[in-house]
Amino acid sequence: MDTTESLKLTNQVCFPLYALSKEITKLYRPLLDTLDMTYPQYLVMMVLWEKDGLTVSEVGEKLLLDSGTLTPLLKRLENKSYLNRIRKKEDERVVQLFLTDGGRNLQQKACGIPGEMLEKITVKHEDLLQLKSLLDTVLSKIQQK
Amino acid sequence: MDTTESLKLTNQVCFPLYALSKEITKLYRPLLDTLDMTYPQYLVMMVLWEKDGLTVSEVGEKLLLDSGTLTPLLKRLENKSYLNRIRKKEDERVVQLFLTDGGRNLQQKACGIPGEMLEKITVKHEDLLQLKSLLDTVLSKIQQK
DNA sequence: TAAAATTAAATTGTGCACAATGCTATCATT
DNA sequence: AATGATAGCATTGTGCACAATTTAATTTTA
Repeated sequence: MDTTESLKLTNQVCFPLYALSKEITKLYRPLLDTLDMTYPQYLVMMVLWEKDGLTVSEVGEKLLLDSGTLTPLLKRLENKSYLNRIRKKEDERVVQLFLTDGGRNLQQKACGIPGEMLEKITVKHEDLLQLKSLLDTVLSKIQQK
Repeated sequence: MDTTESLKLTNQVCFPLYALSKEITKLYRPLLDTLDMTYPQYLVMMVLWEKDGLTVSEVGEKLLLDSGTLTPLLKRLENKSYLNRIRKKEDERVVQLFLTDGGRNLQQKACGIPGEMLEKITVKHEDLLQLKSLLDTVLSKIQQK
């Protein structure tokens, strides 16, 4: 491919990645609106539903987000009374995140969302699995640097 | 998959999509810094390198971005003297985008970027092609709604 | 143990991203 | 030609995303 061709939008791998990521987030929006959450907030809640009491940096490692993004986002989740931010007694630098009852109850309301998303994305299940597999592969390649 | 399982981060297709999109943008950053551009700005320039004189809405259709995003972004590109925003004589509602000489010259400086990105993403070429193909498929499925 | 280095969050500043709204210019209808 | 509808872009407000810096707590080292 010559250099002019290589700069054409249709030849980019990264553009459909960027575009699809945004479009998927838009598909989530109406579903998450009913829970008064954004997609990044939903990701944080998923992490905490799986393991409560994680620290800010532990959540950041899982979601690849730093404190500059997480601190204000977590404060918004705290304002909605979905979680509490509590400094560790043993190490006052560390902030732990604990779900409230409301935050835990939200999991029941959210459990239909993955299924609803699958209905919206009318793509063959095997294609989705393959897509996930490829995304995970590339992501791990990039991470290991 | 039960409903608890379905809410686990590792079972999501959309999370690696979201995460990889961000990580790829981070890989672009040092390359684009040398051209004083962000990734979304680079996308706009790619579109204009391919066809100069497009309108704001035409660029928005190609990149799936609306005027709320594009207007300030285009003003920043104009401030860098990479393009000019000129209202059409025949229809004053329409703003056309014309590359400056500096904006056009940038294409030469940018032509190495796709290759450099491929070096950074050490993934088999066939996997990248398959990834692009799947992303395009899902994107078009979502678009047609 | 005092000083230096490190660590965890928070803060600051810039730039998307997008829903909702506003503002003109143009077009359609009468 | 006046009225209403539509189209194209700009503006406003909220929420990420992240680099760079700051602050405070802890650990390491001299």
